[in-house]
Amino acid sequence: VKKASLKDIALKAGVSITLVSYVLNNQKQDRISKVTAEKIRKAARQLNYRPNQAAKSLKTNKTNTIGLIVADISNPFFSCLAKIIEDEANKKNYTVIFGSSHEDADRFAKLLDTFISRQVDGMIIAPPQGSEKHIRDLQKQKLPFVMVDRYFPDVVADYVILDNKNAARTATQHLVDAGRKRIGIISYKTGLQHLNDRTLGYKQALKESGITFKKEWLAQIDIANKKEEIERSLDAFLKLAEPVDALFFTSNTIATLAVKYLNSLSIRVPRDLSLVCFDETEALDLFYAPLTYIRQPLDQIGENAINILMKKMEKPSRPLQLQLKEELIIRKSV
Amino acid sequence: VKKASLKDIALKAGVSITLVSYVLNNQKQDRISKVTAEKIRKAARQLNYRPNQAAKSLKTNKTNTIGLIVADISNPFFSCLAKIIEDEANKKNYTVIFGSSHEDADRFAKLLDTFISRQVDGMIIAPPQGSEKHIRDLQKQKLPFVMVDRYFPDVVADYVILDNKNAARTATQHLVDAGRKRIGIISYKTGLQHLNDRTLGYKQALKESGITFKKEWLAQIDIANKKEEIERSLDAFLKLAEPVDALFFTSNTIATLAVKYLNSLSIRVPRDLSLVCFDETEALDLFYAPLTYIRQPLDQIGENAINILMKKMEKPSRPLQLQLKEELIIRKSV
DNA sequence: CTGAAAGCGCTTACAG
DNA sequence: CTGAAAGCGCTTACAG
Repeated sequence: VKKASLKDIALKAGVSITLVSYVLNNQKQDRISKVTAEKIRKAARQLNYRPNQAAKSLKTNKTNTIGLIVADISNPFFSCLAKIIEDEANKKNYTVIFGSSHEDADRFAKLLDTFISRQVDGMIIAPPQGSEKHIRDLQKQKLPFVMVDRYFPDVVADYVILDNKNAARTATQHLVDAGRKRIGIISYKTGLQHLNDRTLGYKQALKESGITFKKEWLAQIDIANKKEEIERSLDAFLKLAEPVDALFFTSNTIATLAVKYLNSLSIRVPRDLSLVCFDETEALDLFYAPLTYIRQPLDQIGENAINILMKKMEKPSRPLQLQLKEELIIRKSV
Repeated sequence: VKKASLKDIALKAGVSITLVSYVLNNQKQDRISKVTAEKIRKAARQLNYRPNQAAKSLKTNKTNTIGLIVADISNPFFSCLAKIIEDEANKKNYTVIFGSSHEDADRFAKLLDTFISRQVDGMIIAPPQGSEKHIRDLQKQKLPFVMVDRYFPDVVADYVILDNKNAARTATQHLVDAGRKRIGIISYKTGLQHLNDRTLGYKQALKESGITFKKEWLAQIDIANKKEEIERSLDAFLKLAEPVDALFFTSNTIATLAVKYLNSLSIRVPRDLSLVCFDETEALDLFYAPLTYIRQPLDQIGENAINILMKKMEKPSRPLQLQLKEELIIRKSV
């Protein structure tokens, strides 16, 4: 079945295409007779008209589409963010197309290309490690975009992220306040600055509390081999001459794997070991000592990202960089 | 900055637009001279050319886009499905646009309209309760689509779902096999057939085992008020003259809430109560008795949905209806 | 091996 | 209050 076009409606209503376009877009309302307008609307209804967005875009150079690139849509952090972004975008009459980079810079670049071809009006992106170049290319194209969750220290661009350093500092300080003296940290071995900021915040907290950081307290694990490396680091932490008495996990994935292992070792939390982690995860809700964790204000990240993007699409402006505050959710693991 | 068009490339390379189009689309390769082709490719590269998908679509009536409508992208079930669909679609050079219906038929209808306007080539949808009418309208439009997770008994259309009745039967049978005699079930009060099929499967299993179903074993809760109603049903189950000795939860959300409550009542699992639930949830991993559950083959659902859709987009065919088999993951709750 | 031209379905400046 | 016409960036049948 051929879809109805403006022409079909014009023919049926016995008016010009121009008029049909105006009426269906609610333009020039004051100078179109009510009768004609009603006639057009009726014809459109009868023909079950749906505007052809491709034609519209070609003419107006606007698609009312925003592209969203996350690391992995099946990760709750990103799927929750996607939901917020989708809801906000829909309210503003935008549609979202999405893609997962799988933390791979090449796939990321490909997604950027696809989205540009599709003439998205703007993008919200969580760039993977090593994609600075692509971000810079994107800037040259003058296509508005806002980064979320991540940033590159030496790329001046819009972003909305957590103040990761401060969040990690808060988490660590909480362990210090509970009287812990030997605080270990497990984080990823990565070039992503927002993750490394967490280690920096941890070190800062120790320093501020007069605790001398020892390098054997820091485990930087390979993400490709996380389970094994987490277990190995935990073993190492516990076998120290002076074993750690608290641990800070810089991601919920690390926390979940670590807690499972500690559980199997019958380590008592928080008696033997106090724990704090980054990000929520249902996985820890039914653990006997639910983990105290750093909560990221996902809704604020999403809303700010959309709002900044909308403003930039309206009219280019100097980069806005937002670092939001964490919330420490205190439960029973400290 | 104005983006480069075929015309710009043609001008720069000193050839016709026709030739540029052929070369960049790798068409008629045998009758274009290597030299010209290379000249064109070089110009395209220099101008940083990206095809305008809107123009392409307008002309070819194909967008290489598929629409995905789920109930809620932040629900792990759907975000995992979305990931699979996105990956498969990308491989086949399709882009995915998505929307969440929030289980609301009106929002669902609006998303359908948007996607139709955007000329998607096909859709994968998880329709909400009460959307039969919209599905029928969609069929009239001849736009290929495949339903996932849900179906309507009296709508003949393509779908890929779990064989829910059989899955529930398996789950219930497992409890019977463990010697349980009074098996309760908590499910949603809903018009969605795939959920009601789970209750049917439960009843069938009881019947097959010679156990007479009692209506006080069935709790149908209101999704809007689930926490309270789950707790109330559990109280009721336990206060029966002959309390239930096993429970079947027809969703992971129900299971998580129920287990939290049972935990607070110090009910011992599986000693006092054996539990089985539908769908995985990390939330139960660290519970002392991880729940035995029905696993849906998400990857198969996603892959089949895409494959069926691709075939239908190629050429219309009679509806294909796939009911996939569950997997019972046995853990410690029975 | 190459190119001129029509047309996809819209929007909108312009003329009346 | 209404309409004819140009043009957005492509594809492709046709002619040479």
